[in-house]
Amino acid sequence: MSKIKLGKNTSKKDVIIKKSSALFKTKGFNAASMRDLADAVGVEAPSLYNHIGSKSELLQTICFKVANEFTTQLTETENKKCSITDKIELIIRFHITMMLDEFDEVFVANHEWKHLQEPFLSNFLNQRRNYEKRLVAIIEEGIAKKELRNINPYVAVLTLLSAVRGLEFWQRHKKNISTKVLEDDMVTHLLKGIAK
Amino acid sequence: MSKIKLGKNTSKKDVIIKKSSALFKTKGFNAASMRDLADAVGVEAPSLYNHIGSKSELLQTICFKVANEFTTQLTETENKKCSITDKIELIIRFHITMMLDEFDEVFVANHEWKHLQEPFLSNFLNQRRNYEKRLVAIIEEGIAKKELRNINPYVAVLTLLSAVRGLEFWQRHKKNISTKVLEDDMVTHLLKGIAK
DNA sequence: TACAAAAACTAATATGCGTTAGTTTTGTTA
DNA sequence: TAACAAAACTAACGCATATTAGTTTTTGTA
Repeated sequence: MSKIKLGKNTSKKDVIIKKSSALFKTKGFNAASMRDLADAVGVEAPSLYNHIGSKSELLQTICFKVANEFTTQLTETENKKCSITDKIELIIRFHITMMLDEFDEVFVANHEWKHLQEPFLSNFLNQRRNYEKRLVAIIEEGIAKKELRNINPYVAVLTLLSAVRGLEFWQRHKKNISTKVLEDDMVTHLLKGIAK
Repeated sequence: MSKIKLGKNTSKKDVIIKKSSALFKTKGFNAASMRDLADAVGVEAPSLYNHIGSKSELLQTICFKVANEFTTQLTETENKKCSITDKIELIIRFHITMMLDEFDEVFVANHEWKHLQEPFLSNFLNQRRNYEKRLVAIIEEGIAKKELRNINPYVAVLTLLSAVRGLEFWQRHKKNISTKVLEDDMVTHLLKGIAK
């Protein structure tokens, strides 16, 4: 039997992963049961195991897919020949795009990673730590080149990452403000502040 | 029997709440079992029910204690006679203090509220929405008085709240940077930006 | 149309959960 | 020291969970 289903190049496994992302986001990994997931997919719970190995495996797939996308983009940005300020803007905008386009998956990676089993848990945390270190290096270069204020680079990275992460609360206001305003205002706030 | 135990004005119920905060933070509400909690307290699981009503009640206690503290402080700040910029700085510093002093409780209120049962869930969300609206009002006043840049006030509130919330990741770097540097640099970043 | 693989189904298992019931121990006070 | 209440204990219940085993249905292909 062909692995291509639904005429859309999406296998049933892909559907299960997508549905589980939404479910893990809404109810949390532990509270979301395989029966919930089966209902969402339109199948009995045991049938899921024809396509996936386990519930844990679903979480692993989601978390590492997201982690890899962020890592890949960071490498690209590091290799660009542009100012540090421009690099930071690129990174902020990429985070915003990811939050808006792959919301469920990013949310799960941000909130449910603690339910990963070893060795995946350690792997994931290492990857994230590494990502932050590379961001700190960029900020440090910006300070050295006098492009940026002389503030603690760890604090700056923390502030930047936390701020874009906060977009998970965005859905509430989605209707009133365009993505462009959101992106531009947040970039302005984080680069230039709010005080005149 | 007296309700005052341990010679420190802390009842056994207080101990249970404190331990459950730490446990809910580390393992998540669902993954933390009453048997885990009993172990932490040094007692068998059913004995907990001599002091508390249910597991849900513990989560309610934690979430609303935190929510009330934030609401109280905001009211105080609103009534202060000072510039909008100063008010925002006060709020940022209060959030930072709460994150550092009552980390477990704030973390649980931020992450595990979704496991509250009705009507507590709706109550909690209303209280949080109200808090955000009042922050938006402060930012709007600052823009009207030309104290602040003309950026979307919702975006500004989102950025501010998310940034301070990100302090939950702070523990990792605690040793290297003092609280004072942390507070000052984050206030600077959020008010004046990082770009020179 | 017949075959074979894929994927659905039903039934069942073992485990862990929050919680209750009933009993015993502990500690305070008259 | 007797009495009483608080708080510990053991045992157990009912329920939900992820997952497996075994079987039947569906589906694509020769």
